[in-house]
Amino acid sequence: MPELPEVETIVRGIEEIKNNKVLDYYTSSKNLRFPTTNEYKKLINKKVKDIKRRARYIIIDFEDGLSLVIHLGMSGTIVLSDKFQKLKHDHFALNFADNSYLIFNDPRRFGFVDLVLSQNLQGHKMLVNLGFEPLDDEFNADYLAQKLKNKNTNIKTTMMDNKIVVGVGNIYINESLFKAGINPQKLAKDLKKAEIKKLVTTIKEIISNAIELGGSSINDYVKSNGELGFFQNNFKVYGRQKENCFVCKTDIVKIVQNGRSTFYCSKCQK
DNA sequence: AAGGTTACCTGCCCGC
DNA sequence: TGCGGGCAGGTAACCT
Repeated sequence: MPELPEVETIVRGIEEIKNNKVLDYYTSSKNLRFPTTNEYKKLINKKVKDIKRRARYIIIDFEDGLSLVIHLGMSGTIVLSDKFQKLKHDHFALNFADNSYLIFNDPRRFGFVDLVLSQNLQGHKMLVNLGFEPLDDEFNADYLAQKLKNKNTNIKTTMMDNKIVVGVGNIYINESLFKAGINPQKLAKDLKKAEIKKLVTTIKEIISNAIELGGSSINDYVKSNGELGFFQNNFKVYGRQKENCFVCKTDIVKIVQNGRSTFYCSKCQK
């Protein structure tokens, strides 16, 4: 899926639905991670009040205290379009008064579109227990050092734990550890304070840079206007197994950690 | 109780 | 050309 930069790009790209009124909705016959329901009819004639992001969740607030919590899973995308063709894997759509469509497409259906009362958002089971946003000041070396202390898991998997910091997925943790010069197999508790500081700084840089470039387009991800992101052109290790490290020419290695692919340079990352 | 594995689902790519 | 296996940007329910 989209990691944080991709979700942020989509949130920025659908800003224009604000103040737009819902005329109708569509759901496909297939369930997402949570079943789709006819509850969405409550959105009809409601205007969009706000669009936000928390971690990888997109939150759209409507009039009368209704909110949609949307997650894109591994393969979800949202596009804004002036036509709705009900393409394969289009599983949810809203039709607005200006005749535009917000379309949620998700081949693997790990995503979801959950209608909730806005007042219940804070207690939403997907939103409680989330760690800090990586770009927020609360995500800093002191905080991370506290979290990593006594952590007996490799640093790569640990940093993908949303209870520690949100939105850092498989692409961006691989890239961040490379830039920080840290071996992904190193145990979290063994990182020195200087390394933790470097890692925090690097994650912020990588995520910020990726947002500026509109995220990474690998297979199905596109921005809400259908354009591609460009951070994939900046990958230093992700997907580059057996290719040369740009820094030292050593072959980039691919291993598997907790079921996810890890890419790193054994010379640059200690 | 922390840490590791599996399941959810479809599509694509690779090797045979 | 067809088929099977493995893999994919995530998350949480399960095991141990």
